[in-house]
Amino acid sequence: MQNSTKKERRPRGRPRAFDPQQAAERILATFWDYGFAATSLDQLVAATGMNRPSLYGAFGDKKSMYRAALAVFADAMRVEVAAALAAPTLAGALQRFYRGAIKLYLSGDDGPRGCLYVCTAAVNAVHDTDIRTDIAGVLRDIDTALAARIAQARAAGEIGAERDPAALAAVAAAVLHSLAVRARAGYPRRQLEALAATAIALILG
Amino acid sequence: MQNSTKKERRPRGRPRAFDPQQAAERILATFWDYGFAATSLDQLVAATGMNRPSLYGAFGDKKSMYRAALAVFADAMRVEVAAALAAPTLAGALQRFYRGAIKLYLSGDDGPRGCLYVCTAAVNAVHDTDIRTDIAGVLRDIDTALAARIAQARAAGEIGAERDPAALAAVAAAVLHSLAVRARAGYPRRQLEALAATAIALILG
DNA sequence: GTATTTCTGTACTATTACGCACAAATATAA
DNA sequence: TTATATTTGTGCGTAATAGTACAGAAATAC
Repeated sequence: MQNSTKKERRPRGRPRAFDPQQAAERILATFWDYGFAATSLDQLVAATGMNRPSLYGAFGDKKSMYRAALAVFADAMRVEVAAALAAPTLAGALQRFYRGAIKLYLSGDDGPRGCLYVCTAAVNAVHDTDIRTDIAGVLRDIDTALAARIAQARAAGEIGAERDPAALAAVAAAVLHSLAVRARAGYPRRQLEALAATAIALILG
Repeated sequence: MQNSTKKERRPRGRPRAFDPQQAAERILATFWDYGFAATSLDQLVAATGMNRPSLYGAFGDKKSMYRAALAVFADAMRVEVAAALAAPTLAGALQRFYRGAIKLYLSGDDGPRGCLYVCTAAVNAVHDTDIRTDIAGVLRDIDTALAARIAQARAAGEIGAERDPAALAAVAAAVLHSLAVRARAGYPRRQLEALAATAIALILG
């Protein structure tokens, strides 16, 4: 496990002229807007300011670059989701959860981008097993995190003991997926917020 | 308005050697699997059995072919949705609605394909205004159809008078969107059916 | 100071993609 | 039978794309 924060001895050759993490974020931003197939390496070169051999040396081929972008997105999302769901009440947790999602999905210089997984990676899921597995993994993580939070709320008496946390979590995640699609389709923020509010009300019962 | 069922006088030149409707369906099948950018014209040529100039003559450029596929998909979906929602009770209507969707989303020779709009067209929504509008139109149609059916159920006393049909419809559609994404991500049928059942229970209250 | 290692940057190659030109083919109209 | 209109099918042409070769640059190791 390499620790990038700890100061390491410099390796032997010429030092890199780019920050790998920042480069990955630029790559993410480009793929997020255009998707895998419609993003050219020239675009990635322009976005990162790197040259092609450096890109290939750092990330491998185009598909590896895409999966690196998926990983960056997923990591950031997991952190945000965990933070949101840590709110004391289930209502507050879901509010923060959806509020953060809507903010993320509406962001983008060229228009709302939705979710990298739902709105762009899904295209490749039919013929690319790796990416399909990546997507399924993230979806399951969200389902699981929500189910755990809802189970916690049920134990705390916030919702009825007869409610099924996993089932409610699937609906909560479904609304998240829909927010991603709707944001990218151009739905106004107000309608996204209304959908989130309805979902919260239904889940709380 | 041209009626393709009514027998028309043949036009003047050499007759077409292909059935435009069938060609559009083949094009749809290809785009559905691979998405817009990753589908090449050679693939469309192979899928339709047509040659390139005939394709261009019939449908225009690649983007027009894609939008034709979107239209075919949307028309078929509207018909199915209307039929499903025509069921006498709201519970039965939603059951048929989701059952049909799951069947559609799990279909595909190379694996489950989800929804053409949600899982493939969404990629292009950021930089292509036409496609973004196409998507938004279909999403709104679904929202509207569901809202009308739920309002009808409310008038019939199937759900409480205090429930908001438009809000419930948005959640019902959200679950549809999620079914599309999850199907394409490889979720098993049983989990899709469970999600649908949970959604129906929540909507009926 | 010299050798070694790694990255940079230019240029290139081989492939693929979209869209179209052009002539042959097949129908109707006169 | 001749003229006209439309489609078919082969084959291009230009452009873009993914990935790499190679020489020069910049660091450490000895």
